[in-house]
Order: sequence, then C-alpha cells, then structure tokens
Amino acid sequence: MKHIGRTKIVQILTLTDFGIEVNVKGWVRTKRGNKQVLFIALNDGSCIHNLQIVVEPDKFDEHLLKRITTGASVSFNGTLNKSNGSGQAVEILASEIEILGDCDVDKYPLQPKRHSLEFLREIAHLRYRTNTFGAIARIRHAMVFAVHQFFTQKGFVNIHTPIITSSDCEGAGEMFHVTTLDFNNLPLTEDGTINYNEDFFGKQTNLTVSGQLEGELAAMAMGDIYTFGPTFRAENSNTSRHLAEFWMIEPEMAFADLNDNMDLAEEFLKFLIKQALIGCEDDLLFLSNRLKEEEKDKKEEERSMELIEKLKFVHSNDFVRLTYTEAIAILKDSKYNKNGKFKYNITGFGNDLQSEHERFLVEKHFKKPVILTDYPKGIKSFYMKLNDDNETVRAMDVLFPQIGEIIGGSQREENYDKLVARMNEMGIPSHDMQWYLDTRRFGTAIHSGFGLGFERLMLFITGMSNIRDVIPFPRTPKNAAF
RNA sequence: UCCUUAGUAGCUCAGUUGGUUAGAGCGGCGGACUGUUAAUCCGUAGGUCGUAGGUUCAAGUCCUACCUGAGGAGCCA
Repeated sequence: MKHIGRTKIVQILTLTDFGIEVNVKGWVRTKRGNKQVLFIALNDGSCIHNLQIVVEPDKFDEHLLKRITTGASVSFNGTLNKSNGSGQAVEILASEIEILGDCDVDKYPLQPKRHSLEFLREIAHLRYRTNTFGAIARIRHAMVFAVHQFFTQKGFVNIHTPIITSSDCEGAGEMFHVTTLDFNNLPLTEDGTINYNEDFFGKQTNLTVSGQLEGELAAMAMGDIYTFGPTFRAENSNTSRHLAEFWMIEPEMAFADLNDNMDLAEEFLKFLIKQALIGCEDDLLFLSNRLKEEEKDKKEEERSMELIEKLKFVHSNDFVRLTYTEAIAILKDSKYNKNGKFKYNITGFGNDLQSEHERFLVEKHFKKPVILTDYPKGIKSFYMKLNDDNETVRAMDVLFPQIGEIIGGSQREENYDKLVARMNEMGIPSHDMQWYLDTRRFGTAIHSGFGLGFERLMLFITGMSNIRDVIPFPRTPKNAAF
C-alpha cells in the first residue's frame, strides 16, 4: 500500500480540494451496497460524523471486501470526491484497502443498530465506539479543558491535593481504607485491635473524600486556588447520580465571603456551559436528537426541554439566590405542602430539605437554578462559618433541574476559638487537626470555596440521565469491572 | 441499605385464566438490486425462558430464596 500521511475524518469533512489523494484510518460502522458499488461508513473518533468510503467491488479481491465488517479497523487510500449522495458533502473513492484489524461479527457485541444504555454499560470497554459515548467523551474533554481555562484566566493556582489521606474527619461519608497489611495475618496490639503502626504509613489511611481541607491550606498562602482530582466515597449509594469514584473541582478563595463564592460558582457554571455550546455543537446536536428520540413516546409535559435550548436558557438567566429560611417559607405556603403532596411535610425551621423539596423549588416554583444559603448549623459540616444568629451557617448549595445538588460550598469559619468550639460540639478530634487549625492560628483570613461534582456537570451538559454513562469506567457498589 | 419493578434468541421485546412443537422486529448469514444513508426485497440459522429449590398430572407462566439490571428514597458532589 502506498504511503500517504493519515488525515483525520474531522479534517477530511472540511476539505474542498477534490481530486487529491488521502489516507484515512478508522473503524467500520456499516457497509451496504451491491455488486456495482459498496458504501462504507467509517468513524475514527475525531468527530461524531462518519466518512463515506465508496468502493467499486470489481477492483478489489472479494475475500478482502468480506473482511470489511462492522467493527473492523481499516486503512483506505483514495481520492477525495464531492459526494453524489445527499447525506454528506464529501466522500472517498477507494484506490487501496488494508485491513488493520479483523472483527468477528459473530462475537462482536456492537451491531449496526440501536443498543440500550444498560446493555452498553455491560460492555463499557467497547462503548466508546458508539455515537453516544464518542460524543460524551469529546464533551468531557472539552469540559476538563474549560475548567483549567476558566481558573487560569482568573489567576487561580491548580493544587494537587493528596489522594491518600490520614484524616478521617473530612465529614463526607464512608471512606475506603488504604493498607498494605496482610488480611490473613493482621498485626494486633496488646488489647487486640489492629496495630496500624505496622502499616505502610504507620497509621490508618484512607482514600480522600475531599481535597478541601488541604485546599484551604494552599489558599491561605496562594490566595485563589483550585483542585481537580479523583474523589472516593464508600457509601452504599445506588442511584443515577452517585459514584464511588468521581472527579471533583474545588476552588478556594482567600479574602472572599459567601457572596463572592456564589458569584464565582455562577460565573464558573455559565462559562462551562458556554464553552460546551461553542466547542461541542455537533456532539450536542447529536445528543439532543438522541434525547428527543428517547422521549418521543412520553407525554408533552413529561418531556425535558430541548438540550441546547436548556443550556442557553441556564446560561442567559440569573440563578435565584435565597436563604434556607426563605425556602422553608415558600415550601410551607405552597399548595403542594398544603395538599399533602410532599411525602415529608414542611412544618418550619429545622426540617432538612428532601429531594422532593429541592426539586419543587427548582423545577416547579422558580423553574431555574437556585442557590440556597444559610442552612441550620445542625445539618451542615463543622468548618462552615457560623452566622451571628448562632443558628445558621454560611453554606450554599447550587441546585440544578433533574440533577439536584451540583455544587456544595460555604464560607469557612476563620475564627480559631469558634472553629474549635464547633469541632468539640460535633465530636471532631481537634488535636489530630492541628495542621488545619494552624491556618486560623497564624494570619487567619475569611475564605470561601465549593465543590463541583464533575460528572454531575456532565449529566447536565449532555442531558444523559445516569451518571454511570458520563464517566468512562464507573465504580459503584458491586461494580468495578474493566 | 430500603421500596417498586424487571430478567425469554446476539440486541429490543411479545408470550392470555398454568395445557401440545416458545414467537416477532432488528442484527448475522445466503441471494436479488447501478449511488446507498439504521438502504430495500426474498430466504435462512439461532433458545438449559437469570440461578437454585418447591407446588402441580402439567410451570416461561404460581410460591420461596438468591444473583443481576432499572426507577425512586436515604447519603451527597
């Protein structure tokens, strides 16, 4: 086969200098045709679109053409032609064909037909080869890039916080233990408990559930920082919006209060949405059509807003900001509450908000994203700044339609004595956390930050409904395949 | 973890009050067709009905347990 440098399909589709010789490599999606002409739809992952390869069967060995099956990887040399068909502008008339990797159609699970997302989840190692998961992968990359772009433009410093941590009081759920001890021969202390002095780090260690505490340390020197790393929660959560391993973005700003925090969160989310709209048009359009197809049997009122329209709407409208106390008042006075439509009735201050309440506020009452602030101290973490009322803390949750809590954050308690008092109140061992308390001991300053669940952002951007479909290899209870 | 629901061909599903030999569409394979777009048309192969027990003359269908998926709840990002 004559050597011609490979051109990616995304590039080929923009070319207009017909007649030139090109080489393309990719995976076959479909093959159809007759004795006179064959059409091959080729995809190389560079974009959602396939390239049409035209093959004149009499010019090639019959056995070679037989090996061009769905899933096979193939290299084509050929001329760039203006397409006669209506589905595409350009196509390649093949002059040379090389099969790079055969694909046994009897064993290859992907067929040239629609597959359910549940089935594709079982073959997650191959699902990138579908339009849907290819689109999601490209959008995910665009969003990763946009996160770094946003913070870089604003002068934030990226901090790599530890993945293995010895603190067990980050207040964010069950942790995975990290150890090199032999489970069949555990070293014990005199009183029969496990002797962690003999473990790798000489103490009990876990996978991180949040980079926030270390992020605060960095912010108290660098000013504005952000983390973007893997996060692990050993909760037995089986829902469409929880993962045991997920990616979280946690900015932390010195000299910033809760209003600055809310401003940053809103600006950040809108920037990400804008970048998706600008850079991922084709993929979003594909996902939008996929969603429409999926919902076509639903009743009008049950259908979700068209994907791109939804992104534009959130981008161009201010988020509603209100306090927990105001939210409770709205919920308490709502017809829903009075007619007993909530499973959990709202009676007044102190009620924890359930999913149904958050959803009511976002999807029914305001019909746009809502930032709830100033929750009762009893239902929030120890490090959140206590308000003067001594009852509420400067917490904020950003609530999105369908997804619920996409961001959780707060202004931090910067006063040493108040922080220690809160830790004692909530049973957090402050003597193990002197490193954290030192920031309040030496040159303390007000500061604020939040955590954005990256996969929850991906749910919103892609319109997918299960979080297991927006991360390549989902880790959930009883599932760590691939 | 709890509640609800489902598991039948490679995939998506139908299968009536328990009753003879378990069906369809798509996909595969074979054939037809001079430009197709998830091509079309004709033909064809393909099944331990999630697993293990139980009830019954008889179980895909009823009962029990377990496994797995989905939706919802809690926890949260």
